[in-house]
Amino acid sequence: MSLRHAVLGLLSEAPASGYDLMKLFNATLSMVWPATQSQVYGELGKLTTAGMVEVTAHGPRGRKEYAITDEGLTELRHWLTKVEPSGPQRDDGLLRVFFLGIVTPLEAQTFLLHQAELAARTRAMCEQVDENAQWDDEMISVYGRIALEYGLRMSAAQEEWARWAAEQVTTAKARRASELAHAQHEGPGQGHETQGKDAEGPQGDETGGT
Amino acid sequence: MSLRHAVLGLLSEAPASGYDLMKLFNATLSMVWPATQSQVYGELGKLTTAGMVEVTAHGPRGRKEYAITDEGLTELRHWLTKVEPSGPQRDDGLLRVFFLGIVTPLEAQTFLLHQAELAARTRAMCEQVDENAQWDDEMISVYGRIALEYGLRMSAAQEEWARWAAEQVTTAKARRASELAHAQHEGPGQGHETQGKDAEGPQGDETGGT
DNA sequence: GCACGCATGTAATTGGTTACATGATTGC
DNA sequence: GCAATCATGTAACCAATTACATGCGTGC
Repeated sequence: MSLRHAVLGLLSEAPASGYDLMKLFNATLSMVWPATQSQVYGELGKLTTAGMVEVTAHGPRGRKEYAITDEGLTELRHWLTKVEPSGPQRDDGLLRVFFLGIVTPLEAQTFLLHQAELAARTRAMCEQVDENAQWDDEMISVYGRIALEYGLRMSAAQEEWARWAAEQVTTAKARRASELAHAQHEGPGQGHETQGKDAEGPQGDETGGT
Repeated sequence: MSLRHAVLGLLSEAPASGYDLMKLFNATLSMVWPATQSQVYGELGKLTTAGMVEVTAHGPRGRKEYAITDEGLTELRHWLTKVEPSGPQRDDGLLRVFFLGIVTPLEAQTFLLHQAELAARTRAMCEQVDENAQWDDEMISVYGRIALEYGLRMSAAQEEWARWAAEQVTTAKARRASELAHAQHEGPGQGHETQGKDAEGPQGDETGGT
């Protein structure tokens, strides 16, 4: 239930309307906790009912400015210090890695190098934000800087990993090729290997269907 | 829609029942793409309707063994090579970092060091798996090894980051303390600082939009 | 007066979690 | 006979996404 806490967190810095919050989500939290407009408005309603935020001003065009209440601040502090973070899960890039065995080594490599490229781009983006931001001494920016550093380090590690992984595939491919050449001394069959699953033996029949 | 592909991926290695798949999800994909029993059975139904898997055997206790079809394999390959991975998002640990300004520096540090501890535990787990596994030369294990290495590197980087971050808070705290001491020469007002929002003024009300 | 940005909301659908319900087989 | 494990499914709920609907205010 962290959308709630993201909203409370943003409101803890300054009062804002739903519209403002959407801009903040897109500007600062899009990589960490994306949210849609309908979610934000919905959550503001629920938070108001729960007494964790309240409308503090009405502006033009029906604008409602929300501010966090003491109750909301208590809840936010509780979440920050007492509730165990669950950590990231569901990485559909990594999920693909598990199944790369069913495409050709070349395709697998292409995939991994593409992942490296994406990570590099993310890193570049983080670096640019880092340079453009003015990191003053204020406490508020310390944590922004720390969060950015996370992105920086993770994307760097990801890129390195992906390049390393692509190389692993090369060496594995080479090893298999040499084994194949060696096997051909005994029984040279059809020379070229087609694409397809390379892990054949264990499970009997395959793509044949019924 | 990656649950679908996780199921197809597992079935591409060997036919399995829903029950088997659940064990596989818990054993090998729990960190990457967790799934619940109801999800798995539901997805098997949808995949059957879509013609991507089929029931190939009936066992005791109503057991149904599913196998991937050519259509399913095509879909899996397409997803692996043609569909852009979206990468990880929604890290509720990192989300907390953005709002650490509202708790005391000490609490923030405690949080960060705890994160380091969690990452260290994850890394230890990965290392143990690495040792216990027998990494033979087969292609099939190359990708398992690569995925594990990802976990290894990411948790290591995460731990380092968290320790670094905790230190950043120390230095920021020290700087603020010295500034406070300096300020007291001119105007020693209310001496004790309560916990609470320390970032008050800087941004007026408007944070520029896109 | 018209386009653009501000501003709020609802409805429909999908994806995911938790809990419940049921029953067959195996091993002791 | 009893417990553990195998095995399948449904129902209710919550979280998130997409699409739709509406209207005011400002500046040109």
